Amino acid sequence: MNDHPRRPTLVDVAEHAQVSLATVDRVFNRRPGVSAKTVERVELALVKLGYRPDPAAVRLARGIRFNFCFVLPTGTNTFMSMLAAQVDRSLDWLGDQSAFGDMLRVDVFDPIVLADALRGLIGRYHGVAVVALDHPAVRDAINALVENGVYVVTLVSDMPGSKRHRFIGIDNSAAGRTAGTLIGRFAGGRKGKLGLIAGSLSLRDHAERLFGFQQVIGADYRNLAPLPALEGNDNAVRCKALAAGLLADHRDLAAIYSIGAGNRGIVEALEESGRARDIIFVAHELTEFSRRFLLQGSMDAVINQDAGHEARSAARVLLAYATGQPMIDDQERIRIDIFLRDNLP
Amino acid sequence: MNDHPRRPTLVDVAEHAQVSLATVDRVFNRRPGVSAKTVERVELALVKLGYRPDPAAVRLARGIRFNFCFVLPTGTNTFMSMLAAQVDRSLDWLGDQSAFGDMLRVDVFDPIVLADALRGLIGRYHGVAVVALDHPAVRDAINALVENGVYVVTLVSDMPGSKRHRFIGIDNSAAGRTAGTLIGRFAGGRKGKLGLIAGSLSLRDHAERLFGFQQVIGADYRNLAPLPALEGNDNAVRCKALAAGLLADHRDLAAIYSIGAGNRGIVEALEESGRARDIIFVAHELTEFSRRFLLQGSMDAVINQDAGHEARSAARVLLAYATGQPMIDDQERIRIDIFLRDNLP
DNA sequence: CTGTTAGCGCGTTCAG
DNA sequence: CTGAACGCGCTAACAG
Repeated sequence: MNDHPRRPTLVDVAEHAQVSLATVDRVFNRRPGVSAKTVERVELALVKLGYRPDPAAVRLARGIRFNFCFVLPTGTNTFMSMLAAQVDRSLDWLGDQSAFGDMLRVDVFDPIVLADALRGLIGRYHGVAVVALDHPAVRDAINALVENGVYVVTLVSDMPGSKRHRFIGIDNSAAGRTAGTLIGRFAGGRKGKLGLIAGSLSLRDHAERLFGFQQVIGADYRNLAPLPALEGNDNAVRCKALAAGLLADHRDLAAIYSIGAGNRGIVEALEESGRARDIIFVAHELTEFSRRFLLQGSMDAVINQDAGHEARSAARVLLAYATGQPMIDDQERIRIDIFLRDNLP
Repeated sequence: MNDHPRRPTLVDVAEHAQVSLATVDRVFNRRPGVSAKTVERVELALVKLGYRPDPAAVRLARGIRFNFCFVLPTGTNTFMSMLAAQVDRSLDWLGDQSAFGDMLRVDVFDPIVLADALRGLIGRYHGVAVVALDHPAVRDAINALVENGVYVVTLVSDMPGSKRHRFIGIDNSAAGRTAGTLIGRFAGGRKGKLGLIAGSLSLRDHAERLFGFQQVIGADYRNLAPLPALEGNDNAVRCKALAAGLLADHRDLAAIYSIGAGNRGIVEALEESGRARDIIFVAHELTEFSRRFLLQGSMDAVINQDAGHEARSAARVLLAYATGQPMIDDQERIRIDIFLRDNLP
């Protein structure tokens, strides 16, 4: 079992280069105070032995603990609850990585409150992951954090134009295009109207999804005519009323695209109309509800972003920034999942 | 930045319980030689302080290095090359986790060679990840590994009925069902024939995909009539000939489902027939080619398993088994991805 | 400019 | 049955 070579340590390199351990450390960590020729000799040994630091030992020796904070909205929609649950799990994963995490839930609909909360984090955390709200005050707060040396990632909802280090979430206009293609293809050339129900069009992600959707329908599916987008405030009751209205007003309704939350209401309206199996229904986010709707056939496809993946990714990325370690970009890319009844996880 | 509580160490617990560090260690690691009352006192302190071991320190102190081996087929199809590349990256990730990995490429089409290669790994590795081939000799070899204390995970292709600890890959019959639903829905009620091109029907995963596909079409899309499945040996040239044959023989061909590899050939045949835009084409695995075909419209959907995810997952799972650490099941579940032109990563 | 040394938190002897 | 002491690979003071 042990015919595999032991990985070289700093001591091995030191011996090989005829210097002390500390000198090798200085060279490897590019610290000053070493003569040019010594540097050269050590670097030679370093590459010759193929030295790579043992991260466990590094963390142990450094002994610093990083503190991170996740800022999520207080809202109670299912997706945000799932995200919060997943963030909780990431938090205690962080606990095992000589790090520490807190979760803060603030009213995201009040930008000033959010901005103040963010500013209050300065000096207390090495990194912050925040579900951003598109508002100048929030952007300024994010920039203030960054300028004070805090690593900031936006989660789920981005804040372009800010100095955030990275966005962890999906491209919402691509998600909207995906919804458009699914509905367009599922319609199979049939003529008809398209009902669009968003949470709020002043939410950047909803607006982007709508944009992508209309782009595809306009370009490739002229047989389908999108109706003006309605706003259901991510509320099931309100969404149900809107959907019922669409169903009553348009005998030729071919599909409904739900851009935000409140899908339970839409399904109720569909079922009550008796047209649930005829009308294509595509929505976002895989929850216990949308899963059931897919299985029972009242929903045709779900476009999803994996909350668990996003939460873990945020934790990994913040830790990587803080420790200066490289990250696996591939692994941190959040995909736009498409779920049908058949490929549910 | 440091108003966060330092996590308790064994020393803290020892002080709290009025015993020595060594005793706490014995209790925590359930080693014998501690009186009942001492055990009790220590355990109380343990939970009271909420002790959790520092994994970095544990690994450092133990100093064991785990050796793992990835066994992949020598074949040169694009997916396996991608997998190999991703395994390479996982290998050097393992290098950072006080572990060590090798990759072995063997001719998977010769079960005896594979079985012998696997047997040769006994005693040399703590864990093995293998792209299995469905054959009794291989099953026996896997069982022999397990019986000799080696952790075994099957990768991409499972070996049910063996003692392997875990399978890392997708449910292929669900993948087949997904293909069926996509084609069924994209056809939009149109009548027509379905062309099926597999690599080899004696490959378990291809057979399962076919099964799932036919199940869905038979149940939900009676307007579509599957033709007998053809075998293209994952070879582009042969696949092209088969596809050309299908196109020539069936004016009412509605779709082609490519179960295995060789998609380049199929696209060529489709393009040359001039019917590429009319005929629905669904295939497996996102490669540089299928990506291009999606974008240019000759392919309509790709059903994918993420090779990078699989390679990383195998490494994480083997390490978790070896160290006895818990794994995040959620994270290790390989999804059946659906990619359209619009949601390409 | 370079070397010595004391830990980091834990596992593991080896005495008592 | 229990405790003291050393070492894993590395960082960070502190000497020289």
